[in-house]
Amino acid sequence: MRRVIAHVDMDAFYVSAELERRPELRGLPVVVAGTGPRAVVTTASYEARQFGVFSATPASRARRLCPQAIFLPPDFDHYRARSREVMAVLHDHVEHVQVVGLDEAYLDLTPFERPKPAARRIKHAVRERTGLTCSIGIGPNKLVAKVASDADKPDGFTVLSREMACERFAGASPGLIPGIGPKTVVRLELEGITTLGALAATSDERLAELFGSRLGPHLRRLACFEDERPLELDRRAKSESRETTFDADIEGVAALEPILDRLAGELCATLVKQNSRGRTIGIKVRLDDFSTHTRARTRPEPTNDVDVVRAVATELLRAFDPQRPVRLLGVRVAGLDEEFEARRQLELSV
DNA sequence: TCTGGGGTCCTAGGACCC
DNA sequence: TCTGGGGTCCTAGGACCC
Repeated sequence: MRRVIAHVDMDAFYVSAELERRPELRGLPVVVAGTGPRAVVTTASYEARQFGVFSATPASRARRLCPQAIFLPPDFDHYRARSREVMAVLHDHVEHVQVVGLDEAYLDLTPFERPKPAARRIKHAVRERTGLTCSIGIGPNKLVAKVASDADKPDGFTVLSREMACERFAGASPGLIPGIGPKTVVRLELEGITTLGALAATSDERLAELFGSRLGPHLRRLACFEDERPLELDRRAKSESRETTFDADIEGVAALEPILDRLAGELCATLVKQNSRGRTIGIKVRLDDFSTHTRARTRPEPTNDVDVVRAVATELLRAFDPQRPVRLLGVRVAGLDEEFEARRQLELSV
């Protein structure tokens, strides 16, 4: 089935949402970042990016790189509200929309006789109704659309066929592809594969030896911009978690338990509000050496009872008994969609 | 320069069952 | 005396994404 997919990517979304409330900051380097000593940058304005400040840059480093930048604490309630406005515009124009996070969405433009003008109209409508700009990429699948939307930011509009994408990015690093991360880039480099063109030209047999029978050939297909994934229109969360990184490491289970209680309380309050329950309760512990450890236990029946979640999480923490200072503690409930999935399977079977 | 918070998916190994 | 093969569930770790 020949498809036309668009990827809509809001430009520096959190910063743009802040600038609407603080227009006097337009044109300045603005950084949305947490305030603690271990905070990282959530979003940087394009002015700040010129100083080498990007998402995930430690805030301390960002301050050094760009001391004149305006630092704003994140206000996710505001970003969520603005995101709903943006997504409403998209839904007004297109039947099939896959929302990805607060600032991205895939659109199925296949039904449009003239998809490009339709996408132009959507781009203008987003700006009219929200005051925010986005970049749009159009292609035959999600991968091409996504890479195209990134190719001409901000306020971009890029249309690519699969062949054009292959040609245009043949000399680019494999890390350009979403799904090929830093670890894989290094492993490819060690094999002398430094470009997408080289990856596309590597045999499945060789890649399977290096990366396994599934991931190996998958990497080559990505490099060829082959992607048959459908849009996922009604995704349900499978897990929900709360975690916190301490300003200074904490030692000993006794000092950690009150924090675990608080996290479990916040998590269960959300689950109860959503009326969702899960069977698997887990903890996450990051030590001072940045090693991350998880422990989990699955129960016969799903729960969102704070007493149950607290009790299980505490047991798991006591059993793990970290022997080094702890920098992060988290609680998680998973298997949230099992009841929903079971019902869906049942409906399919009748 | 040390590295957030909230997620998803994959893999590998062990338990257990038929 | 030596040791099947498949399937499912569960745990832990890791890569990756926004």
